[in-house]
Amino acid sequence: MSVDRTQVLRAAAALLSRKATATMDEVARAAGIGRATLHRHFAGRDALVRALEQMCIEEAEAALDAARIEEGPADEAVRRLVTASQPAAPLLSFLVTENQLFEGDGQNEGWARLDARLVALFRRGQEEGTFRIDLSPAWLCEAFYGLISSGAWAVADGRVAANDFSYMIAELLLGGARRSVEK
Amino acid sequence: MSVDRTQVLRAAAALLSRKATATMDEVARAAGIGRATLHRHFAGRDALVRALEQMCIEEAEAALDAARIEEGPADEAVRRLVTASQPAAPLLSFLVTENQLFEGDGQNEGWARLDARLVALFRRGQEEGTFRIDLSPAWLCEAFYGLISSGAWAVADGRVAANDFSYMIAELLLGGARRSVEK
DNA sequence: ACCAAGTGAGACATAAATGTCTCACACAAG
DNA sequence: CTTGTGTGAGACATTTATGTCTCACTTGGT
Repeated sequence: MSVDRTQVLRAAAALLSRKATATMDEVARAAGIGRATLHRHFAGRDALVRALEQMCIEEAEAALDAARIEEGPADEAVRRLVTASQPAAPLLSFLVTENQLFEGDGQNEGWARLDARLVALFRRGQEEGTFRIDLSPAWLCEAFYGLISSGAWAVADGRVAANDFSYMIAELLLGGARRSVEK
Repeated sequence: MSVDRTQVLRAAAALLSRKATATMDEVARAAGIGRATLHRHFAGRDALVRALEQMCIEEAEAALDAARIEEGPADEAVRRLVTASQPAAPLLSFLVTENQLFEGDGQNEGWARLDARLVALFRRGQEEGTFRIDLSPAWLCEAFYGLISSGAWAVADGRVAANDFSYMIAELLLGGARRSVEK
C-alpha cells in the first residue's frame, strides 16, 4: 500500500537520466504512482532532485565503504569499487550530467567528499606504482564517473549485458582498449 | 550584426549540457542574444534541439573524415579521432545524454551512421590485433562517447587543461590507468 | 546621408506544468 | 465488521514557459 520511496527515486533517476525535461506527471507514471502521491512525498521538482542527490551520495559512499578502497592494490580496489557501484549507476548517470550549474545554495558537500575519496584512491595507486602518473587523479576520477554513466546507459539500452557491466568498465578503465603484451 | 548561428548553437549546447531544463530565455542570454532573436532562428525548443543534433552529427562526421580513421593502425586512428572531435565535444556531451527516449518520430539516422563507422573502427582494431577482443566494439563506442563527454565537461569546469584534452582521453581509452611494463 | 535588414526589449496571449484540494476507494490493523 | 491510513483520479487556481507581435535602435551597405 505504502509507496516505496527508494523505488520511486530509482524510477525517477532512470527516467530523468534520459529525459531530463520529463514532467512530474511523467515521473509519477514511470514510478507507477499517481502525481498526487509523488507530490505528497516530494514537495516539488527541486525536492525530488535533492532527494535523488542525497540518495546517490549515500549509495556511492556505501559503495566506497563496501569496496574497502583503502585496502590492497589500487587496481583491485578500483575493480571492487566498480562492482559495488553498479546499483547506484543509473542514479549517478543522472546526477553527473544534471549539474544544475551549482546555482543558488551551492552543491551538496557530499560530492566533494566523494571526489576526495576517489581522488585519494587514484593518487595512492600512482604512489604505489600501480597507476600511471601522466593521467591526473582528477581526470581519472572524472573518467570513472563517465564510464559508470556510459555503462549504466549501455546496460539500460540493451547494448551491454548487465553481467558484463563491471568487467567492461573496470577493464577499460584499468587496462584500456589496446592489447598489451603482458596480458 | 547578424547572429552567428553556429556560435549560438555552441552556447546553447554548453548551457544545456549542464542544465537540461534551461529556459529558452536562459539559452538566449547564454548566447548573448535576445529571446526574440533566438526565436527567429529556431521556431522552438524542439527545433533548437534538432538543429543541435544536426550540427553535432555533421561535426562528428567531419571529425571522422578528417581523422581518416580507415588509414593506418587503429590506435593511431583513434588518437587522431579524439583530437579531431574536440571542437564537437561540448555538443556531443549534451546530445549523448539528451536521448529524449527516442519518442515521436524516431531519432536521426545520422546517429546510426556515426555508430556504424565508430564500431567499424574498433572492430578493425580487433581484427588487426591492435585492440583486445574481450571488450565489445559497441562498448568501446559507448565508452568513447562517454569519455569525450567527461573530457568536455572537465575542461569546461577547469579540472583539465584544454590542451590536455586529447592526450587524457586517448591515453585512457587506449592504454587505461594501469601502468604497464611495455611503456 | 540614406536605406534596408536584423536586432533587443518589452507587452501580450496562449499553452503547459505545477502545486493544492477533494473525494471515493483499497487495504491493513484492530 | 469497523476504523484509519494512504492512495489514485481528477478538478482547480496559480505559476511559469512559450510563441507572437510591435517598435525603437543599431549596423552595414549603397
